[in-house]
Amino acid sequence: MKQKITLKKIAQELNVSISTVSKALKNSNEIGVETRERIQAFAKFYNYRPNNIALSLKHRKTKTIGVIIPEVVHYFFAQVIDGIEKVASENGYNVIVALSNESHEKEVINMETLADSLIDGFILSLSKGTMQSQDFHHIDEVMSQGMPVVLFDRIADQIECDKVVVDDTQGAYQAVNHLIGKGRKNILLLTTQEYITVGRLRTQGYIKAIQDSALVLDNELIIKVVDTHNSNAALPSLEAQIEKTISKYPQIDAIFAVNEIYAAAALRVLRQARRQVPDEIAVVCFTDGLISKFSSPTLTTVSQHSEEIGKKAAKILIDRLSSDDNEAPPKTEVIKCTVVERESS
Amino acid sequence: MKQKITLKKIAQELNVSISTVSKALKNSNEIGVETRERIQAFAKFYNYRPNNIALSLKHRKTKTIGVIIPEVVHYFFAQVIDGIEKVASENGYNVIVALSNESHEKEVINMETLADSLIDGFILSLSKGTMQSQDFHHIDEVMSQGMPVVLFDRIADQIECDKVVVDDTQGAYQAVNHLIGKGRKNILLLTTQEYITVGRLRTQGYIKAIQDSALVLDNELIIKVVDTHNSNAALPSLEAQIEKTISKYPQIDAIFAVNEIYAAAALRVLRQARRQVPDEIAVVCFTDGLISKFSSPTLTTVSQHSEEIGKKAAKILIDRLSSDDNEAPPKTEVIKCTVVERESS
DNA sequence: GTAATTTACGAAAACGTTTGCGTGTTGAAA
DNA sequence: TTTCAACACGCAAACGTTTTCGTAAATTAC
Repeated sequence: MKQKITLKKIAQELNVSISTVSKALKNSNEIGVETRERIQAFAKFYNYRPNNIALSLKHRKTKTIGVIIPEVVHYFFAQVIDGIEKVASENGYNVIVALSNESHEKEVINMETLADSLIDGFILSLSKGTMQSQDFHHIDEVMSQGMPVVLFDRIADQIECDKVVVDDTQGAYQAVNHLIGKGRKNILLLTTQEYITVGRLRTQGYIKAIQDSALVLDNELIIKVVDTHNSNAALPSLEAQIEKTISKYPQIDAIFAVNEIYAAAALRVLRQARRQVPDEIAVVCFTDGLISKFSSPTLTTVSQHSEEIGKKAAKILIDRLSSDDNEAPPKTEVIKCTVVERESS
Repeated sequence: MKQKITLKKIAQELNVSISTVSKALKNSNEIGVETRERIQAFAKFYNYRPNNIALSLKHRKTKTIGVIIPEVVHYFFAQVIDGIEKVASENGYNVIVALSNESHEKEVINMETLADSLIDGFILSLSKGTMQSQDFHHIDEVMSQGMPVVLFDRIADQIECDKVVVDDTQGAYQAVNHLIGKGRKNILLLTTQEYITVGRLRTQGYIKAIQDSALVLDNELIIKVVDTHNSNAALPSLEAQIEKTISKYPQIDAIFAVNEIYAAAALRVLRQARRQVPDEIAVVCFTDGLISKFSSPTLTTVSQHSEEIGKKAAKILIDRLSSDDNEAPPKTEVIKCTVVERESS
């Protein structure tokens, strides 16, 4: 097992001092050409690579970004990571990922561990637990230590930091408008409970679109899915609810779901009820993910440009890390959604 | 901005030496009870937390695992990460994720960066680029420096290290057998090019299942999809190929796809051709992901227990990291697949 | 009252770097 | 010959820890 070579070892072998080696490898002309070349050749031969930990300690920065998300097994988050990683690696940063699994406690622990000098800054999306408890101590704590934080998607207004958000309201508005434009008059909304920010905002977009049109808002056409932490368990009950609603209100000619899963559920119910999509009922949903692309019929969706979100977040963080005036006011970047039209509408 | 508190600062404030502080915080009884309590109280008040970088430098280990995968935007890999992260965090390890984007060069660079003392060990799945070039220098390099490596899914026999593999052949065998058991006689195979290990192995399972049965192998019923690095581009051509084949061979009564995407493509073609699934043609595919769960009809799949793979890989790596005899022979763990039966068969 | 032991702490090296400054040697200018 | 730069290199501090060893002072033993 060949041991890692260090400056010290090179120095010993070559009978020079450590600082000479260090300078020689940096091509400092403080060191004579001959010695310089000798050292460089030796280092190259033994494939010397500086120890990052030592460098981090020295420079008080680690060149790595900490990302905390509720879960990776989620197309949206995976795409965001993808975006973050791209920008990060372009700028010589590493990415360390921690998962909160929607738990506030896990989120806090992760932040604390990473904050112990492992990373230079955070990019995170709040867990459901944190959203519910409204407890942001952990975030204030790291920020007060001068560690920059960028929040994306699931954010909180109380936290004063850079943010990258999706314009959920506008996205939903556009989607519903798209349906209205197609002549749909009775649009069923499948949404989440209020405390899920994105669900709430998308609901607002739905409401606004209805109100801005000639249609009237009917609360009976809004289904708020109860959120169990195990999403599989919620599905059958959701399907039953959809089934009940569409048979009770036969005038429904479109469905807008705030996420793909709900839309997929709707699709199943409609297939079983032998209702044609999109002829009888159109379906549109939020999140342009795998399910929408590969379902039959393919789903018209609202794309949030997730990778873009990741890129933006990383860029903002890195900019802040490399700027000296760290007192620049926090900014909020809004990513506009676009409707991706497919077969279901 | 409140600065991070260090041992040195505590020592200065309290007029004791750094070592005294260090020992006091470790509750060493080398330090008098009174001083100890004074120091602990002070540290607690200022929320002292040791600097991980300094600890890493001291102990020559970082308590973090490097994971390099081709892409996160992939249900399988995301689930593996999930598994890795669970086991890692249970054992006090952090996870740092790097993406190769299927490129050999990126994989090499990532390995080199992470190997520069940022991590204690690797878990990785080879990129397509590496599989094609069969160039494993980078892996041998880190292993020769005594850094343990665990390979999963996309592996290479030439590399002597711990491995966690899916029994692709057995999985495919089971899936095809499942179809045969349902009375299907002419099974179309949608697979990849030879150099993709998983595709090759799954093809072998298909062949073996056919041969072990009363059926005869027909090479005309094997479609090897040309792999473009942009999978979207390959789809239309694939669909056209499927369409041609099923109309040329009307006796086809089942399709086995080596991944979900191919199966989804098949489903589309069948819908357009108005062929009933599963009545006329059954469809089964590898990888139990989102698409299969939410397509209509839902797809019967071969589950590879991806999260289990991640957990196993992490466990093996951590075991090796915490054992002193680092010369234990490499072992290969085989995860059996199981068929998840759904509507499509 | 002296010697041995314990108690309670500090000094310093080590992990692997970077970097400002000090210094001995050389060659050239005066 | 003396004086001074320029050159080429080494010393040492610093980043924040842990840990071994040394040592005063206090306590105990005889």
